[in-house]
Amino acid sequence: MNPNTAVCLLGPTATGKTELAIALCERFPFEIISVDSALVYRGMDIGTAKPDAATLAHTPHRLIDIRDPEESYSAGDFVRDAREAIDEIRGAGKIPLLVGGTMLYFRALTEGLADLPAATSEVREAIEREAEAHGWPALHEQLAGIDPAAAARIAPRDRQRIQRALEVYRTSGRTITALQEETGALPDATRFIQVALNPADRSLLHARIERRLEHMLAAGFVDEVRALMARPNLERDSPAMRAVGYRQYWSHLAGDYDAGEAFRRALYATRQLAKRQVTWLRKLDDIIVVDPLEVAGVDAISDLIAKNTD
RNA sequence: GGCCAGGUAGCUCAGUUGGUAGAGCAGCGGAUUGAAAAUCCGCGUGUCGGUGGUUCGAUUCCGCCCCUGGCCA
Repeated sequence: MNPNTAVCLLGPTATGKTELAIALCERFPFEIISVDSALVYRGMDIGTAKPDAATLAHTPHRLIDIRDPEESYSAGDFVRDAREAIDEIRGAGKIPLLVGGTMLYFRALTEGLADLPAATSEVREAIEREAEAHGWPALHEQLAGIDPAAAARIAPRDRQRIQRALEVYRTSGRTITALQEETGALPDATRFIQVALNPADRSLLHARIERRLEHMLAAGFVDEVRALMARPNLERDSPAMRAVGYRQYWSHLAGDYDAGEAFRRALYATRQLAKRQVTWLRKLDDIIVVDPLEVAGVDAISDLIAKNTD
């Protein structure tokens, strides 16, 4: 296998990526790097379907449990951490197996990120206060005066992107559009073999998602959320608490609605996440698509990987 | 059995002074450059319970029937 190769296993939530990745590690000299914005958090185990401690001890995963839930983690952090992990794995004579469903992280790694300033909580909070006072469309207008190109491609109610564009301008004095054009995006020299687990039948995936949520609840997910709520510096709108399931059960435990409603909302949020992940997959080129709910089988995937890695 | 209230999208409902109907949620499609499990954008998918009548025209008005809930027997 080419030493510059890295194999990627991508796909929507609840398709069995982790299980398959672990099986592949038995057949190839792989070491897993998690590509997942929620698995980075310690103490968020059940609701993220994180592999258990015994599994992690037997088959190590990079980039799991590397942050406390009070902290934030970003695509930029991921690119830096993943590149470092890739180097280390290669240094040990192994091949990186990138596994996950956070497609922005994956794209940032393979296509590069522009050299933009990182977020700062002070600037974000200042923008947040302005939005509360005047509304996001007003800030969108403000952005139009600073960076018309960015305003044109960002919707007037897309608070996250309006905030980011303004934040980049306020912290660097340059517009996000100019910085993105200027720095371009340097692709990684790695040759990525991409395998997508994408079920042809969405309703089967929905059934799996529901079953998995039931199992999470039986495994004590509500207690896990309760424990997170008890952490003094963790809040309902902390980045980690935006994760699917955590957000809905936090609201339930805070008294917003009953357990049945929390279950339904968590279910809907997970399905919607899976749909967005599929949307990313559909536009990736050079990707081997496998239906994990039909053929799959470790043998079939192994053959595919062997065939494509020379 | 009688009276009352309902029966409209997958769900919860609005509405049509008679011209075949629209919201929220769900679902589906798309966007995606340091919070991405985030944040947005777009799309209505329907024997308007059934049947007969009145009418140029009925989901709407009238009769009968069916179903659901409540009250009275």
